[in-house]
Amino acid sequence: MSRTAPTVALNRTDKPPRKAAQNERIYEDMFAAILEQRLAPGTKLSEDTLGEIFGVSRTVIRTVLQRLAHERIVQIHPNRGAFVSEPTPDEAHEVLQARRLIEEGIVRMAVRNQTPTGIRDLRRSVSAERQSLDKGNHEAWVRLSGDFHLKLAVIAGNETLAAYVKELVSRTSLIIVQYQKGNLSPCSCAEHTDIIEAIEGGNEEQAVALMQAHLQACEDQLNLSDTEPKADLYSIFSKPSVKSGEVA
Amino acid sequence: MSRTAPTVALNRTDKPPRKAAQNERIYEDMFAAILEQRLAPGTKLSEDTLGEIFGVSRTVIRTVLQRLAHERIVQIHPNRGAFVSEPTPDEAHEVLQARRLIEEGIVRMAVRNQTPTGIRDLRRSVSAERQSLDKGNHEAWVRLSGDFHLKLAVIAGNETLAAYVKELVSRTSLIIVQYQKGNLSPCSCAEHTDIIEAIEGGNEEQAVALMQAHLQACEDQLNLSDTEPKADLYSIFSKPSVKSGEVA
DNA sequence: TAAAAAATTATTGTATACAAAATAAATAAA
DNA sequence: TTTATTTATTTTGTATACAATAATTTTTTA
Repeated sequence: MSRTAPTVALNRTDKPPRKAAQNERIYEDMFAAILEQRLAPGTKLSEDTLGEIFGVSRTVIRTVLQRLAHERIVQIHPNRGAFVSEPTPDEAHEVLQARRLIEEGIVRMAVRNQTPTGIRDLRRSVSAERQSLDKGNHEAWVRLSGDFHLKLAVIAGNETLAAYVKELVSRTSLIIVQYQKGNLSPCSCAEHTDIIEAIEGGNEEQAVALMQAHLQACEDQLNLSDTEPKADLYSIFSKPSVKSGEVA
Repeated sequence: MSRTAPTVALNRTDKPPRKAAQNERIYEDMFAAILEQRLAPGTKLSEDTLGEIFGVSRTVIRTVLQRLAHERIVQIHPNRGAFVSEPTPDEAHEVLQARRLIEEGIVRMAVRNQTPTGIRDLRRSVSAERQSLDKGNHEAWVRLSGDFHLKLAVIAGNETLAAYVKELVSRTSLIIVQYQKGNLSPCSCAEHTDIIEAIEGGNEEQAVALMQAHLQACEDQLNLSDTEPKADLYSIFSKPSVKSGEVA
């Protein structure tokens, strides 16, 4: 029963909450656990196990898993179970392409829609980002790095697009885990700062160009050419039946 | 029990299916029922009732409703139930704005990615659209009109963006139901045809301009200025407590 | 020993039962 | 008659039980 159990502590608050928004809390916890890489891509997410961990029945776990699946962070294989998504190289390219398109629009809208409060919030986000990088807190950095893009989307003032950006940023985190070349990418704080300044200065075209370059740099840092190491090992030793066809 | 029951026939096929992908079928049926306006915005979607109609338990209905809610076609109010979405004017503007942004990108990608088969498929879609319009089959026309944009997104070759377009097209249908000024909008078949020809001719900028104009025209045909008639009636007669605060 | 088949175990899919919340109805007070 | 309050009913939220499917182990056979 505890074979597929992630040994990581998932639930931050163990106090029995007054019923309401229970699944929301569990969703947040699992979302964070995946994005902060405490749950690696490919990990099986057993309903029973998660139910025990969070002290609820499978019913509510199921709801959360379905939500995460719709956001593409989790992949559900019928009759097989839910797994943390393992994005393919194609998917990775798609996500970054979608981000270049949508975030170009976000930047343009942010230039028109900006407020001093919003800009201050962005700067605070970047400084938190730099701090976590200095401390070597990789997990926090990944999260905060995404926060910048989320905040920008909020400033732009279109909730629908902001929701898409949230999804795409999450998926990007998973992609980076799987495909980043070097150990740690050269800090993108400077790029974020440059974007803020272009926006603040009302220089729309420059802000757009900077964002495009930033996202392109992000994709260029990935190693999307060859397949993942696991399958490689098998093909290297020329074993006939590769068993890792779970998440195609 | 049958008070909130939609009297419309929702299930096309009553034969007991061999278990698999049962919720998928129910999802498709409900999706179509909403988009073809057999289920009007604001309609309560009772779990018990739907369960009886489709011959399944609330469990599977719940799954479907949650999926539709994630796609913003249905709105779930905690402890109150699920309702067909009634998009606000703000939301309507957001959706059309998002479409202008995303479908501009779609058009550009479609120009680069086009194939003769794809173009033929598009033309077939438009001709089906025109036929249903000639026949006065409004429901079919709404659906086919959206199909054009969906097919274009598929040609563009980015599944993530295609999924977003699908969502936005669905929401647009709901918006049109609520806010379209005249009874029937001037046929957009011509505009669709023009877009196809610009794409086929490789004229990217023109194709983009046509798409932008098309979507702007769609928004311009809406009456987003004043609130919906229901609330107006109450305010006209200056009754104090308006009870229609369901879907804010 | 190795491969195939059968039986066992575990896990997901679905239905049902019960608890909590919200709505509707009925009664009481102004 | 209208408004408040209480009671009853309906409906959603959650847990649990059972069925169906997939994974694992054991047994059989070559």
